[in-house]
Amino acid sequence: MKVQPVRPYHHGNLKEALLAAALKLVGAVGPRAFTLREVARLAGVSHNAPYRHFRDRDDLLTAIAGDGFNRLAEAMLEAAASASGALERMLLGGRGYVQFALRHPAHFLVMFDYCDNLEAYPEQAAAGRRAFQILLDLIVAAQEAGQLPSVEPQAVALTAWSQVHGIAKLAIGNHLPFESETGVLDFTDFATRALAEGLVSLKA
Amino acid sequence: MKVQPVRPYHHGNLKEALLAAALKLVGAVGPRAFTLREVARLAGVSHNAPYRHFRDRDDLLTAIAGDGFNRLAEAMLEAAASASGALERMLLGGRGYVQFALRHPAHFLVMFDYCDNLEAYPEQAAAGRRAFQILLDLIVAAQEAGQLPSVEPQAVALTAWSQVHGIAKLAIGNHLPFESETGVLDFTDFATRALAEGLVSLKA
DNA sequence: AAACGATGTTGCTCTTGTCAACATATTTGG
DNA sequence: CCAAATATGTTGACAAGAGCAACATCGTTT
Repeated sequence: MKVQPVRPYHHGNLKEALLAAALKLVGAVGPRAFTLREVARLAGVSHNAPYRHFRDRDDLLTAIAGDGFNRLAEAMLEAAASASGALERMLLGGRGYVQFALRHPAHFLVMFDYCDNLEAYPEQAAAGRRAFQILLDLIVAAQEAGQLPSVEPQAVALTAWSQVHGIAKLAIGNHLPFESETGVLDFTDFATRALAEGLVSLKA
Repeated sequence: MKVQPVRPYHHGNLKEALLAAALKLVGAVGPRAFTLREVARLAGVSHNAPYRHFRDRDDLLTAIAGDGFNRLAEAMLEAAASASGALERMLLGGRGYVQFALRHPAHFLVMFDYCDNLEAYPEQAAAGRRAFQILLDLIVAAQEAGQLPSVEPQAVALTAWSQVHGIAKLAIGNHLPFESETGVLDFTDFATRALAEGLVSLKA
């Protein structure tokens, strides 16, 4: 009977382990200091093992981005679920967007700033579109409930997205004068409500 | 009489030459591929010459950011100047913000995404605040003209900034479905007008 | 069981950021 | 007006990372 080898030659499911290590690393040191070799170190494998699972550095970063879009979609759905009115649900969806960025800033940076050529990765790009689709659905629901004017939902969604995305980016970059997460989220409520008001007024 | 040395030992005004080369490089290949050594190459000096003028890579990037904030401020002022009404001027200022980002995307990225510790550089941080101040002034003017409600101008300015910043970032990242600069700017008009309407409605 | 492909490893090469030591020009003080 | 101090560039080194190539080991398929 062979004693358990301290470390088997084959890891078993290195890909997932690498992804987990990469998430941890990006969360800890940010996308700037992110290093393929450090990921390998964290996963306890040689510096070249990751290349069997990811073409290159960008490939791994893109995988992180895809994971981030899925989590973002979840966060928005969860946030929206806690309201009853269609308009309130949409506003809370935006709030969830910002909250996700605040709680996973490094992840958010990878998704939008440190991952070129997202279009070249169909699966991850689709994850991004799914997240946007959630916002779009919330808006269409609010329109059907008569709480938002029925102008092109696409334009409305892009406007709302721009608003919360701007808040998220500026907040992460420490450009907003709010100390706490609550401060930023309260501001998000103010901004999104103002925008929603304005969209309603456009109809009139 | 000495023949002109092909290249004098001392460059003359290397600092500005380095900055110009860095701007060109960032504009050409983006902040990702930006390299101190390549900047030195472009300026025709050795790979260590830049260290006499910039402490390190971040120092040079921060200088680019500071330059960018000054140009952004100019662009906003210029854009706003072409309107008469106070509210129109504010809207055009936002339009100028987006237009600047569209025309100098790499610059914009450095300013907001590739330059950590901006607070550690007083001069550049001040340039950033000056650019924000322009927006704030435009808003206060619109408030004094009775075209915007007199709620805290700071909150209004942050809301407007978030809106145009979000549009700029998403547009640069190719996340918006507009082909031309004009398309994005028309959308900017739509979004900022909607937001302004909403802010007016808040008063009522 | 033997061949094969998948998965890891070791060992390179090239590039970059940054430090240290040295060289040259410019300015300044005696 | 010249020597010393200072500013500005240069060469050479080192460590770290990305990615390639050659080799090793494991599981799978004939």
